[in-house]
Amino acid sequence: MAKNTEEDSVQLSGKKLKSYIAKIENLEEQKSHITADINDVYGEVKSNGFDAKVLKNVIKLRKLSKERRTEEQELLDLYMSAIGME
Amino acid sequence: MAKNTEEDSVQLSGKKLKSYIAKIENLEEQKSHITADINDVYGEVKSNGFDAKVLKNVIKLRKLSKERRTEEQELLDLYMSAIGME
Amino acid sequence: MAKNTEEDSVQLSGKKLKSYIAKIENLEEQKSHITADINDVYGEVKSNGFDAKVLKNVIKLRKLSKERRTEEQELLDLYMSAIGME
Amino acid sequence: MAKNTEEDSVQLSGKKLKSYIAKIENLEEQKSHITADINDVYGEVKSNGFDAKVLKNVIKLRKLSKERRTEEQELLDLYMSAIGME
DNA sequence: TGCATATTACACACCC
DNA sequence: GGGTGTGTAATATGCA
Repeated sequence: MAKNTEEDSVQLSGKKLKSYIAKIENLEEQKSHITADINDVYGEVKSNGFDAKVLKNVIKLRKLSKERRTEEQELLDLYMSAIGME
Repeated sequence: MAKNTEEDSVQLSGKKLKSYIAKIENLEEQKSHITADINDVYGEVKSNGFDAKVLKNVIKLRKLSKERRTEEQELLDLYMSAIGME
Repeated sequence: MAKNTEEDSVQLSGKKLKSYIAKIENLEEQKSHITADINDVYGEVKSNGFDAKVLKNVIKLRKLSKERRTEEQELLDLYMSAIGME
Repeated sequence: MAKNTEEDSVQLSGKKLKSYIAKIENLEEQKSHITADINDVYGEVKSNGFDAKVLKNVIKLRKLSKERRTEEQELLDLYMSAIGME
């Protein structure tokens, strides 16, 4: 019967969506906790007399360096491939 | 000797900083993984024919509702406390 | 008279805002033209048989290299500063 | 001689590519300057007590209106053309 | 049309 | 507490 099929489909979609929402909200909560943990560490840094802002910049630059290196390698690979040396 | 003391202090600071950097970079890596997981779920959402953008908005609104409810609860607590019913 | 003062103030604000809007819209138009010019060049690149994507990457890499040149120095400075050796 | 022709071709390509790179990098620098100018204006807006975010929205809406009007005009032209009144 | 990227907007945190 | 700057999320654009 068409009606039932349709209802089933709607219910199925609803279940799936609820499942996705649960998954995502769970992951986002974990993410929030980690963010809080990071802030805790920075708090510790400060209370031990270090400059948290400077440390933040150090970490940022280290990250940039890592990313740059990866990116440059990828770009190089791309060139090689582009000129037929893959 | 002042020189040694100073050097020791610098070395100690260096060790502590390295430890902080390691902790924070570790946490940030975990955070990145979770972000990637969230994106994976949204990818799954899309490939199952749902509109990821809409779902994102649903989750955003649910979050706002929760925050709103928390605020209202806090306000209530404040009133309770103000009239000596805490 | 208070009324006049208020009206003058509103009018003045209106004039200023219109002036800001004109400035910004003018600048954004210039920006759009430049973006279009860039796209034109890439079009020319393509129609001359070159791979625009690769060229884009070359330019990106050149930019990265420039940015990266100062980066390691900054990182070093930050480390020095972070351990009190600035 | 084939060899020379090939070398000439490579050199020519190199020259062309360098020229493209110079053009594009020049244009992108101009673009950056304009972006900076726009930000400067928004800074001025703020320091004169206006709400930059609101102004940004105003400009966005004006842009949308213009686009909408352009679309309507194009649609009109299309109709005119369709009924032989171009 | 779906994906990758570039730009833009927003929100949070820090400083004054 | 308000303004600024930074980091992240959303959006728009361009390409395969």
